[in-house]
Amino acid sequence: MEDLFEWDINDVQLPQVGQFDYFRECVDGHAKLIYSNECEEARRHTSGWAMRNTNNHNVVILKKSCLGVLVCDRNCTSEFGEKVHMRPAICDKARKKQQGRSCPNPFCGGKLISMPCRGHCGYPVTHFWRHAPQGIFFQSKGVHDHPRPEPKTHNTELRKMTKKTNKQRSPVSAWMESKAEEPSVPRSKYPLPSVQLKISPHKPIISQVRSERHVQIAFLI
DNA sequence: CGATGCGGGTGCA
DNA sequence: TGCACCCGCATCG
Repeated sequence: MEDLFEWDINDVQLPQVGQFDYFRECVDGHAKLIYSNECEEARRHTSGWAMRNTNNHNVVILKKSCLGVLVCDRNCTSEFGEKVHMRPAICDKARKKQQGRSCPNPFCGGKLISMPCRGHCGYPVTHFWRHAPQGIFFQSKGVHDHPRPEPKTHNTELRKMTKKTNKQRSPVSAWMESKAEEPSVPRSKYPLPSVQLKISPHKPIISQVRSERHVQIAFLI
């Protein structure tokens, strides 16, 4: 881990680095990291948070801001003890369509609402990426004040994951592993009315659920 | 369709 | 000037 905080993403000259950071998908808080130019995740500006490109009129520095997370307006809890924390679509149009849709938990009946990120002085947390000959410089500003969205589970990502580590591995096991890396979400911070769901684990719930994640749960059952 | 990047343009401090 | 953000365009999977 580089502790060279003597640089800022806006500096004219960036430092030479002896050692690169391991890629961190879910950076939170004020951080500065330097990745290798070979790091694919860094090249793609991957993030566990839903970050959208924002125009900072700067060709050199790519800036992104956090879109928050989609939660259930009834703050329901699945039988797995999980709160809804869906990943907002990056595309504006798609994101607007997501809001107001029904909660992915069967029998909940709630609606998805957006919990915006206000972690940086009341504004969304921002990420900055800058590609230099020395490496890929990353800087984040702010502390997310909302749960982390669920990881990207869409086909391309899953395919990537399954291909990368284990050709034999199924999408379901890939999902389980990605799930294992997911830290618990602070729940007490969001005092919304609680709704307990009663779901029968032995019922064929595939047809009852919407999100891909829960479809995968259904497969597990 | 949606993820990502780019960049023109606006409003505000 | 810096920052947040809206909008359309283009590329790619």
